[in-house]
Amino acid sequence: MATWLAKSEPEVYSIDDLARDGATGWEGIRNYQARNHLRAMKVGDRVLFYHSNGEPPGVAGIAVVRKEHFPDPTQYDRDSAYFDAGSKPDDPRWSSVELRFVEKFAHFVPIGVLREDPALDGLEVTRKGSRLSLHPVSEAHYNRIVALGRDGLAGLTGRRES
DNA sequence: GCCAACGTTGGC
DNA sequence: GCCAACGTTGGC
Repeated sequence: MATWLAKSEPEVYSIDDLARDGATGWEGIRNYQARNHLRAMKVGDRVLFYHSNGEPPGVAGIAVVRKEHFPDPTQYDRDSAYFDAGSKPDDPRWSSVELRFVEKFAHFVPIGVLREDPALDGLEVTRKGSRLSLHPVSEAHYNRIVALGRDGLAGLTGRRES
């Protein structure tokens, strides 16, 4: 099982929206590197749900892959912001997956914590200039972030409650 | 709103 | 294939 991090602007689609809907088609990926990651996602893979452009940005919860990649319908929809006139129906350029809600963290994990935690060195989302909206996360990093989300900083050894 | 970083486009 | 211009992302 692989683990991933997916960004979403909470103003557009938040963890609360996913909790309400139960599951959703993950549409609108328009970056080849992110698309390639998306096509590698397997049923059962866990996904850290990251709020970008939030106040503050950070990891809000967990989703799971329910359905592997299929053509993103919005690429053929002229009324969609994601419409792509260059994508042919017999050779779809963009893909989507279906994600199911798993949990919303008791403790939102803000980007400042992701940056400062030595256990999370090398995490893609905190790399300067990182814009990739979907990328793999190591199992160790995933487990660490889930622990932070469930227990908060107080639950970790070597840290004082603040 | 600013701006750094990055991806894409298109002229050559 | 190079690279400047442009558009977008996303933290601050």
